[in-house]
Amino acid sequence: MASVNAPAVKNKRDPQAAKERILQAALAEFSEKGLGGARVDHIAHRAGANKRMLYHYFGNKDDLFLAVLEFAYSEIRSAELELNLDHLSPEEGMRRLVAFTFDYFITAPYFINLLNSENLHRARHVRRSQAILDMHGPVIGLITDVLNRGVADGVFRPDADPVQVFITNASVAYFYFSNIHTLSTIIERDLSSDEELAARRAHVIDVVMGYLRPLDQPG
Amino acid sequence: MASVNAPAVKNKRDPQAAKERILQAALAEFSEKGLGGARVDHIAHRAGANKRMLYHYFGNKDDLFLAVLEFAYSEIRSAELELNLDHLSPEEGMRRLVAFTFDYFITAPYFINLLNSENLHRARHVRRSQAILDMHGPVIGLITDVLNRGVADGVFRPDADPVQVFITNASVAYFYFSNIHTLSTIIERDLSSDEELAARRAHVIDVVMGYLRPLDQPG
DNA sequence: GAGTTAAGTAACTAATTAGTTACTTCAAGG
DNA sequence: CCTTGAAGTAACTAATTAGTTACTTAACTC
Repeated sequence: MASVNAPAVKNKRDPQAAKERILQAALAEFSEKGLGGARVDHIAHRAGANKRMLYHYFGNKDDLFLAVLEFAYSEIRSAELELNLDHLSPEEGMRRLVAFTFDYFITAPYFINLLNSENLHRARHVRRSQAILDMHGPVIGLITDVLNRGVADGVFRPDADPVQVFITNASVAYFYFSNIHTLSTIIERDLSSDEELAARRAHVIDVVMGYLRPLDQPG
Repeated sequence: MASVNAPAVKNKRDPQAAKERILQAALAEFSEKGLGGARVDHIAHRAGANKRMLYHYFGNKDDLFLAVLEFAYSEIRSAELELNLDHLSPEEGMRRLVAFTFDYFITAPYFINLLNSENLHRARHVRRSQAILDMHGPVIGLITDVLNRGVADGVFRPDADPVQVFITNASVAYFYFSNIHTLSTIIERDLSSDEELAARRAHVIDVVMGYLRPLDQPG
């Protein structure tokens, strides 16, 4: 019953799987060490693959980093597409979105360090990726819809710019996680504890919802 | 009239100045390339100094990085001390603080990349620096005072945690600048333009002030 | 102004790095 | 069953790296 397309169980070689292992090993290495600190040899070793294969599948270190970035962006994008805020009230939809963003950085902790590395390099990989450029915008579209509905219902202030709200929504969660080590050290509290995470999660929802309250009405 | 303490004008050697030049060169190099990407030789060259001097004054690359971090933290702290929000209304004080934080990242663009590097390394330098630990907290004290006055005056909501407000205040400005390259690329707008900066500056003030409005009163 | 100490230089080293070369092994189609 | 091309290996290379050594030069003190 071995499938025609799928490799037989006893196949010693599985190029697809090898390529995937290299990508995942690169994701881990790049997010732990940054682009500059990552070592090609370590990636190959973590993948249980020969370094030659890495160059065979991905070209060079920079192209591999770009492949990792494309994977990371596509992951968060497909998660966002599952949100489906249309059938919720504007307020419930916005709460859902803010909570999702916060939770996503816990689900995919590699994401922040990859973006930090990419920004250190002035987005030179993202800029040459049509794939990533093509997957932009769906969240902003999502936010625009929710904001418009909220304004129409009179439950959101009318002067909120969707792009600013998008950036602010990302900010309040992203910074907490990206700077969690220096913040924990300086304020002498372990911000990765369950209690602190829950408190921050509640706070970021309060901030966005508090800001969006209409200017001339009680909240 | 040459001073006893200050070096004579014709002094070929000026150790203080050499040390300072190395520190500033290191600041530039570390913030542009990150800790892993920075090159000791480049730092020495940028400082117009011999590499040996760098090791003589600072020990090694990590100690030099820590010295740069201590300098960066002391700079922002002394700028904060000049804020003097006491004589302002709570609302004006908070606006002033949020605007200051936003502007500071423009004044000291190196600060963000240094912190990102330090967080990539899990705050291992900051953690061993008593100097940095000692300079913590003044901002949080500042925020606590302003919040308390605002709650007493009935112009701020009573449930805002000063530490969360501190983190949120940093977040909304920090993330904008730390991710300015990927954000600009993905949303296809140059976020470093004067207009975008002004728009973001106004927005972050709106967010914090909007959030802080009392729950049961118009804003 | 002699002697001591700190400032400064240049050339070196030992380890590490991204990327390559020359080769072997496997699997599948005719 | 054998040929062909892709998958995979190991050892190499040329460049770069943080840190050191052995030395020279300037400045300050007594």
